[in-house]
Amino acid sequence: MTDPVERLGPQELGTYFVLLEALSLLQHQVEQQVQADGGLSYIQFQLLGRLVGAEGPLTMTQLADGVVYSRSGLTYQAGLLEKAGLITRAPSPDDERATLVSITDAGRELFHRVLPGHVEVTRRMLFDSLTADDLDHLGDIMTRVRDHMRAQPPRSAAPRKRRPKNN
Amino acid sequence: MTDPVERLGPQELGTYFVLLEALSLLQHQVEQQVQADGGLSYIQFQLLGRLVGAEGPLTMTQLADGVVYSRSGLTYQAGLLEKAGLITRAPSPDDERATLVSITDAGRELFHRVLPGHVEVTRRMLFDSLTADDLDHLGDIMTRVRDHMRAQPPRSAAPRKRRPKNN
DNA sequence: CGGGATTGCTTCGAAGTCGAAGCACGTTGT
DNA sequence: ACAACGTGCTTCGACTTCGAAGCAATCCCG
Repeated sequence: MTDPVERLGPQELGTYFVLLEALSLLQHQVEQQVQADGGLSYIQFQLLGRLVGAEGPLTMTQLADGVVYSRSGLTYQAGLLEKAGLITRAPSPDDERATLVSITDAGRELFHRVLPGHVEVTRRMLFDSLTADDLDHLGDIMTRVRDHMRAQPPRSAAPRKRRPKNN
Repeated sequence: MTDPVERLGPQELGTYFVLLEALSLLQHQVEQQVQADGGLSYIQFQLLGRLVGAEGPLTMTQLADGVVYSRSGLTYQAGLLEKAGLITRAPSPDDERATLVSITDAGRELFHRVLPGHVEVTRRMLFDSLTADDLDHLGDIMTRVRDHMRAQPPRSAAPRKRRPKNN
């Protein structure tokens, strides 16, 4: 592809573009599957997965920390999940402000019904074209990238800090 | 208690999750920068970039092919870009159905004003934590993944999906 | 040629998303 | 104890997104 972009970044931009393109395709496929098998958006699936993985109930804030998602959007999605009987919300006994979110049996059941297809799709889409060495390297790379990004303060500093840190 | 997660393999699942998480973070940062520097959504930036890279005008369909995006959404975004004077739309002389989209000088100028910051952000977010070998391997891996996904049968042929609801 | 299927795009309505503002509880300082 | 501020979540309004339906031009095939 003759791209004037190429002048500003050599191999890096190519990698970047193909990375984003691949991600878009993967996300799209995953979204389709999760919707078809469980009537869930991917966000909802992620939220259920997070609750399944957690020991007990989580606050809204803890829930949002795992998914890159706005607070108001989380409220909306939690409302949908609650109405569908997949989670429950109750005020925390320790802190009346906080809302504790718990997964119901139905939610757990649905998650485990959707997961196999999810795994199947990701394997077919992603892992079938990877060798064990690729997988190893990819995991290593992305872990470092993730940590690096998490450490980077955004250009516009955090709109709202969630913990009193030393600053 | 057969755990379907175990069948995929903990390493694969972990890689998958960290991949999605990292790319979510990257996308979020990129979105911020493009918005801050040019008042554009990432979709709009992509569309301009595609038009800049093209030799001449593109049809709406050609434009949509590069970006994973719905047709109606593209119509909407093209409307915004046109109203902002960044592109123009005109019926094709060859095919009266088709709409030819061209980038204006203002659009080209804006794109090139935003691009350096874009490159800078992606470099800082993504490539600073990668070695040359990482970059090489990552590009190779994702190219294969992308091609693999592109080759997969489209979602029109859904083999055996349980229907969540009657539609 | 002519009629139906196909293609390219837009319109429309429902739903999702986000940031800002609002509400309620908690914490701190006096 | 009270006021003032901070924190956790929800509500609100504006905007975006998507699929389905609609419209018009083109293609296909007799």
